[in-house]
Order: sequence, then structure tokens, then C-alpha cells
Amino acid sequence: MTEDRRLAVLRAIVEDYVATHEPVGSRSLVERYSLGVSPATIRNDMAALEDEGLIAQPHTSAGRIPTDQGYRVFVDRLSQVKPLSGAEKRAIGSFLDGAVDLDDVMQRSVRLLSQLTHQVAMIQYPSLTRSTVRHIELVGLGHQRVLMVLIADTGRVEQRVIDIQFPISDDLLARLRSRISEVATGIRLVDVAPKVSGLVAEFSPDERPGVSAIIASLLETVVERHEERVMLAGTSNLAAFGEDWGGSVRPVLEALEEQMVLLRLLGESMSGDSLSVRIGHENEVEGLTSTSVVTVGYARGDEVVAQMGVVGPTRMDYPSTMGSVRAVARYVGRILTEQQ
Amino acid sequence: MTEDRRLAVLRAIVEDYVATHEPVGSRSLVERYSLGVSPATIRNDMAALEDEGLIAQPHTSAGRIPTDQGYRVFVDRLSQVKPLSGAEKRAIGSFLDGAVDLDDVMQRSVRLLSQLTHQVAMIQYPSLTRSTVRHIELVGLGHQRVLMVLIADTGRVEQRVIDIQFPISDDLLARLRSRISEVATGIRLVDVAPKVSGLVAEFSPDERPGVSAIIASLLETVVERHEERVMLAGTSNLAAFGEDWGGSVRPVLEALEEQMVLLRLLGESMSGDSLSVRIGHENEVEGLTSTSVVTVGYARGDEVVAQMGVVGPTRMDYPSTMGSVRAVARYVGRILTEQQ
DNA sequence: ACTTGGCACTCAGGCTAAGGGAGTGCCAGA
DNA sequence: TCTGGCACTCCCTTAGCCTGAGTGCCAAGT
Repeated sequence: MTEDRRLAVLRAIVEDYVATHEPVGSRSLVERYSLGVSPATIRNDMAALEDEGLIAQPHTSAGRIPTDQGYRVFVDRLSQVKPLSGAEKRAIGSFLDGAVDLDDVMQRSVRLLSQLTHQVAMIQYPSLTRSTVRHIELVGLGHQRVLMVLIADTGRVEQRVIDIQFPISDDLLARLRSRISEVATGIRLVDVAPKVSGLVAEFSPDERPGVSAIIASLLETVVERHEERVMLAGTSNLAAFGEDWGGSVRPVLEALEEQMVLLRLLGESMSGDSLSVRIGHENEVEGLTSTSVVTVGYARGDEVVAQMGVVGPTRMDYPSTMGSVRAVARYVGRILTEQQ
Repeated sequence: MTEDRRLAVLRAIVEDYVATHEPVGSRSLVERYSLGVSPATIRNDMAALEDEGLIAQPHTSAGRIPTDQGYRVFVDRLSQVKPLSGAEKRAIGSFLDGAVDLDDVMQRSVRLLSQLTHQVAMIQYPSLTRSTVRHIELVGLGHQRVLMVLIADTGRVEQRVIDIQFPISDDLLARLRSRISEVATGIRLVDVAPKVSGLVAEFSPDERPGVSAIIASLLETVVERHEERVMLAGTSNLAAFGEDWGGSVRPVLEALEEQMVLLRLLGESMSGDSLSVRIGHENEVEGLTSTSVVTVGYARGDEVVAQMGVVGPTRMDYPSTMGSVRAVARYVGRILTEQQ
């Protein structure tokens, strides 16, 4: 069937181009891949693929390179995620097992992923909204300041110093602390707001201003700003591709410096724990329209708590990259789950 | 005096090269700067400067560019720190004044500095060893785990989860907490070790294993790992110079990714609160031998608590860069001091 | 209906040659 | 000590040429 061969040609083009980074012509294609037909036939197929918008020529009389759409078809229909080698798996294990706390897990994971893929890796901290409260502490600091520490079951610890305009006694603080603990411990952070808000009414009118300031700050911490954190590694790998995206790494670096952008990259794909691949212009983020982003969720227990992934050139080795991302994500999930 | 003119020539060469990024010849020098002599005279001076190793030719029949030594002389003897414009000062103020906590101050400062200088900026968190203890909290987490939170007067908050092999009662934890607080609060962190170590003896033999595990961990937190933190911004500015350091940004990016390297860069210059400038090969860090590093300490009250600065090409505008670094550092110091 | 070999055509990149231009070093004279 | 003059060096740009890889199309073969 001729349609099959065309796709085989596309696959060969993608694989060859990814390996060599050079436009691939009909002759070299039949030489390197056993397609069983002559270059002329390949040329016809190529013309058809070009009509479909899957490949393109940088200039007349050059070979073809895949378009974003071409990669899309390759990823969706022509490739399989490549499992890691035993050695690689062992490397992951030994590298991650030494981690002592959540920061450490995050940092090691992201470094590891960037080294495995030779690309820029990113990882989102376990989402607070998807965690449950393990512990809440309030500590008076004097000067009408209170330190709030919130510990989630994922191991995440958020702290925040709250300035309140009202003096607050140690006794009140202790009562408030124990009430908040009773009400909030063990429930999901996203459900904390209604329960905690109701507490204000329990306190006497003159205590309420301070209490509500603290509670407001607590809710703000949970919902806002610090809610999502993301960590990056391997930006020096950008230099390796260099010429790819129009000769300058600048816009890519700029985009990656913006936490908001990273969060969008990771957030856009909240498609559970299955791999998400966005290729070239499929990324709506300006500056990253000639990169591909491979992300996947990682879970604690059986709930996806956040996303991680890599950013690389569109001409990346998708099967391997997807394999690495998935493997590291699973391992991170396992660690998070085991360590209670 | 002929020596004076030679230095004037060097200054002109540096300024011209920094502005144009092109080797500067004798003719254009007399045209652009009023040196009052002919090109031929300048050529003689240039030959002398070259003999002294202050300037060099990329190739015969090209203009001269300053050497690292040339920049050194320029910085030490031929230039003055350039104060910021009123507008810039106001920008600093309005940008930094909104900061709500220490993390925020650090992040805003480093971003601001990278934008002012168009270079890579870095800032070290206030050193723990130079801070005093404001508060120490111990929180039992169950599972033989204890969360320790340490708050320094600089606003820094360090947390750490401690795994202990021994069960520890809430009561013991409370007693330990209050003893540690009594002993440690208000004293410099560097002096904490001897005082706290002595506490172990106060507890009964069967309590000691848990107590000493916690204390050991406390001391480790203070002295080790998390002790120094550093934050980076503006790496995308690297792309702007690009060709400078041998055509590749890679080694520079790699070096900047290493926290240890950054700490060395900032640490090497613990010369109080005066500006430190290290030019080219004066930086012993591999990968940064063709960059210059400008750092300065920032103070809380009248004690220098950490360093901040920028990394850029050797052909940077030293007077302006030094001005920006110093100005931001002073402002950060003021904020830290004011907010108690 | 595909496939194939042949053939003319295109074009990027490498190589060479020539010329301009910016800059230098040196020297003799003021 | 400074200056103008002069010969010399090289980098870089431009232009032209050539080669090789690759294409598209066509007519013939299966």
C-alpha cells in the first residue's frame, strides 16, 4: 500500500534529520533506510508529503526537513515511547534515592532530567491545592508580626511572615493555632478556605481583627503567589543547539526566565499523567514557538500532584525524550509516595 | 607630561572600545577625543602601552583593544564610579519598596540589577553565620520526624525536616524548644554551636539520643548546605554579547548554573562593603576567565551581611556598572535595616 | 496505476582573485 | 619630543566560477 510507504518515508526523514541535523534528500534516504524502492519513487512521495504540509525545503535543490505538522504526525502515529536502558534506570534510582527533603528531590530530579535529555528541564513543585494539610504552625515574633508555617502532606513547607496592625497575645495565638489545626489538618487545601473562614466568628469581637488578618493571609498564601513554584535546570544545553531558532538563544532564555511562562507551559497540559507533547507553533508562548515541550504529570499515590518536563528544539529525539521524562516522573512519584 | 597623555590614550581606548566593540586605531582616536596631538604621536604612545601589556592588537594592521591589565589600570586609576541619574534612583526605590518579605527583596533586587546593567546579576542571601537568632521552633510531625524552623534577624527563614531514629514526646520537644530558645535567641548564629551543644547534658540519659539528633541537625543546618543561598537573574543578557567569549555562551552558562561557583565568585571578595572588580583572568573560575565580575557587600545596620553583583563581558562599562551595583546594594541594605 | 531511469535545471557553499581600506612602524625633519 | 610622509601588512568584502547534491518532470517499463 502506497500510503504506508509514504509514512515510512516521513518517519525516515524525521529520524534522519534528528540524527544529522541536515536536510535529507531522496538518494541518501534509500541508501540509509531499506525502503525497497528507487530515489525517484521517494521523490514522488516527498512531493506528496510536501503537499500535505508535513515536510518542507529550506530552499530549492536542498533536501527536505520535517515541519511542525510532520513532527506531529511522527509523534502521534509513527513512533513509540522508547523505554530507558537498564543502566539509565539504575542511574535514576541511585541519583534520586539520596534525596533528603522535597527541595532536594525537586532539584535532583530536574538536574537528572536535563542530563538525560541534554535539554532544559523543568519541574513544578507539588501543587498546594492538590495537597492536604499536615500541620499548621503560628509563631509570634513580637512587633505585631506572626510567622505562619504550613506543611503539606507532599512535604512542601510554606512559610510566611504576617504583619498585623493589631497586637495579638500569645494565648490568643495558641488558641487560634489549635483551632485552625483541628479544622484544617488532614483536609485538602482547596477545601480549607470555607472551613477556616468560619472560625472568625468563634472569637470575641476585640480579637477578631487580628484573627481575620491572620486567616486572610493564610488563605492568600494558599491560593496565590507562592502557590506554584517551578524549578529549572540545564539552560546551558540551549547553547548546544544554538543556531536552531533563528540564530539567537535570547528569546528562549527570556521566556524561560519568566516563572509565569513556565507555569503556563506546565499548566497547559493538565491532561492527567499521560505524556503531553507540544511542537513548535503549538506552543502559544512567544519566544518558544520554535521549541517543543514535553511534559507529564507525576503522582503521589494515585493522584497527579504536578507536572514536569523538558523544553528543547523541535528537532529533538522524541521517543527518547518522552521515555526519559516519563521514567523520571514515575520515579519521582514513587519517592513521593513512599516517603509518606 | 608624556606619561599623563599615555594614560589619557588608554582611557580613550577603553571608552571607545566599550562603546563600539571594535578595535580602535590612532586616527579615529584623535578624531573622537580631543587629545591635541597627531595620530603619529598616538601611535608611539600605543606602542608603549602595548609594551606595558595594557593593550593588544587582534592582528597586525588592526586597531588596539584593551587587555585585562588595561582594564585593570582603567578601573583603578582612570575612572570614577558613575552615580545613577535621579530617574534611575527613583526607579530603584519604587521597584524595591513594594517587597513584602526577604525572598521578595532578593528577587526584586537581582532582577532590577540585571535590568539596570543589562548583565547577569546575582545576590547572596544574608549570611546565616552573620545573623543572630530571632526565633527557633520545633514541631513534631509524627513518624519520628521533627520540623525545625529557624528565623534570623535578617528575615531569613530556614526550615528542615529531621528524621530521628528515636521516638520523642511532645513534652520533651517543648522543653527542648524552650531551652534552645532561651540559650540561642539573640546571639549570633556563629556562636550558637557551643551554647547549644552543652544542652544535651541537661536531659536524662534516655532522652539524650533524640535530643542530640535534633541538635546535631540544627548545627548542620546552620553551618552547612543551606547556609549560603544565591539567586540569579538576567541570564538572557548573555545572549546579547554572544560572540565575545570565543563564540559560545555555553561555558558561561554552565558556570553560572553551579551554585558553588556563584558562591565562590561572591565569596572571594569579602572585602567589606567596598566595590570589588575582578577582570578576565583574575577570575579563577574556569569558564569565566573572559568575563568580569563586579561585586559589593550590602549591610544590615552597619554590618555587611552578604554580597551581590553582576557578571558581564570584560568590555563592560565599568563606571556605570559599578554605580548600579553600589546603588542597589545600598538600597537593599537600607530596606533590610529599616524593616528591623 | 506505480515505478523507474534519464535529463535538464536550480542553487547553496566553497574556492580563488582582486581591491579597498584601515592601520601600523619607521624615519627624517622641525 | 612631536609630526608628516611613506611603504607595508592584512582583514574583509566583492565578484566570479565551479561543483555537487538535490529536485521536477517525462517517457518508458512492469
